[in-house]
Amino acid sequence: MSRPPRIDRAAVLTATLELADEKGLAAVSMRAVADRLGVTPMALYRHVGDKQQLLDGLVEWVLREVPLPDPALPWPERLEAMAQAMRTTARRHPDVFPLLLRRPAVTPGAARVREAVYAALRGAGVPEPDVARTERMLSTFVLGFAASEAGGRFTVDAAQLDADFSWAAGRLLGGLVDGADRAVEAERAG
Amino acid sequence: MSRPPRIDRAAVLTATLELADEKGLAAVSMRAVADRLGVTPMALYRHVGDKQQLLDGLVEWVLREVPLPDPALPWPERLEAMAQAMRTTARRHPDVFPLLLRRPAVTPGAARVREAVYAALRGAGVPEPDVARTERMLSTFVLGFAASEAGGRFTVDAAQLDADFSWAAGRLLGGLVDGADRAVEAERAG
DNA sequence: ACCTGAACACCGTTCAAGT
DNA sequence: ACCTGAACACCGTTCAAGT
Repeated sequence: MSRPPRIDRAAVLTATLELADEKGLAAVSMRAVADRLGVTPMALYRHVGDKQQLLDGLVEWVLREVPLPDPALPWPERLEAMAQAMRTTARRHPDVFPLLLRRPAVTPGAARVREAVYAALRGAGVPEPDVARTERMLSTFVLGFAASEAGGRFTVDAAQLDADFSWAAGRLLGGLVDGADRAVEAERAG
Repeated sequence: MSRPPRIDRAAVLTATLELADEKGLAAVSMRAVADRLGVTPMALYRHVGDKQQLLDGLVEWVLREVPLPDPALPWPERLEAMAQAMRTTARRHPDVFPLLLRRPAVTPGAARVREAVYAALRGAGVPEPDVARTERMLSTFVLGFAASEAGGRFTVDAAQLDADFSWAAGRLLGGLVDGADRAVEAERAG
């Protein structure tokens, strides 16, 4: 007869993420995760495959945690909110975040964020043939920036980094943001 | 009495890089590196400290391998050459390269590349107060792009990626490259 | 269906010892 | 000064067994 499961996939991923945040990625072992859950290491295999799949699942788990902005907001605010959300996620999970750069962006979690960026770029009037490319380069920059920031590569202060980020994002968007800011203000003015 | 060393730091780093390239970063263990050198694992500690320092040294070792362009070349060609060199290095060492995003950019190897970019940006007429920031954002993008490309995050073909890269780099440079290309051609035309 | 126990081939690192 | 051997507390994973 079957008996009720003591752990499930979500519990394993939650425990793994806590461990990675508290003690670093190097401390993430099947045995340490199992310890935290109060089971033997072998109990994990049924739920997450093996260690590589555990790490793959962890990346997806982190990506799903990134909040998406209200689609009713003006597109510059949506882009800004998503970029800041990625930076916040990177700072919250500095050891796990860089793994994002090592996985094909084809998972549901990656597609979820990408589609929201597509919508904002279309709202900005980016021509359809340019939408995918603009998203690829923007997300590459945001991932690289967030990973660098969380990993401690930058040696300037936080205010300088905020200014750098806006400056670079504005350039990648080719002046769209400045134009749109004016458009949004014009709307508000009536 | 002392006896002649059988291995040195360079030999350890070379063996480590070969191992990482052939079998991945997960295969890099003190024991496996020692095996490849024909010594016991404990012999490595004198030369590279411990495993964390071995990995730190490995990143620096890879960075020193990036070729710098002839300073006599026009600046757009120098920037282009350095960017392509970073992509080549990333593809050659896909497992080691992402570690660059997790280390402060204060090592000699990082400074070496940075100074060459500074010189090119000054040659391009970037105002002095903007030079450091432009370099930070450009290198963040190039690192993120190269790591993504080498790590398999992109799912488009190589020609598309080349086009994407030029497009984004041109935008980050704020039209400097297009202007300079014309300037260089005008010079050549006499 | 879900978890355990024992086992195997690995790890990083310390410490005392050899030359 | 440089390397070794033995030892300790870890790894990931398989396999057969228990409920």
